Amino acid sequence: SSLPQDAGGAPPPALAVRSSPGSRQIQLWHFILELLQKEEFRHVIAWQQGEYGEFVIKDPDEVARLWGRRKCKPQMNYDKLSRALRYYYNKRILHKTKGKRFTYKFDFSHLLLLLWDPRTEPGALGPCPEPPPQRPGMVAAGAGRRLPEP
DNA sequence: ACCGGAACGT
DNA sequence: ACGTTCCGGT
Repeated sequence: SSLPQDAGGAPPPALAVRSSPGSRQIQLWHFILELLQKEEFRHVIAWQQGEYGEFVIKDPDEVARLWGRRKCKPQMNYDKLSRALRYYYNKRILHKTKGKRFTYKFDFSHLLLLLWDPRTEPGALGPCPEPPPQRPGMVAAGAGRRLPEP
């Protein structure tokens, strides 16, 4: 009962990433997981043993190059890529492992909640999002509803 | 290296 | 919205 090459910080198979769902543009966290899934990029980016969800970018220039190729942004570099990663801090998708160089950690619990929330995946329930029926003189109740923030 | 504001593009 | 580009600060 052994999982052959299951590296330490890897997510459960439930989070196996399908490449670009629908026709929407590739997202960075998605792309990162994509690389992490493949052994061929183990020398570029890999899960960190020990901490669950933690990964280390072994070759920042190469990761940036690959990301730039995917997005057709040849001028991409690690400085810019890392800025995009930093935007994930507020969204609680990622955070930095302080002290450890090029090391970040996924927050899978938040990622799962985000994916579960229908508002995150707009096309998930059908190709045509129904416009809310607007009757004259009728105020749309709960128009400005937000997530119940914890 | 790492951070986060600001302006900008899609 | 989700980055990209640029950059002053730690």
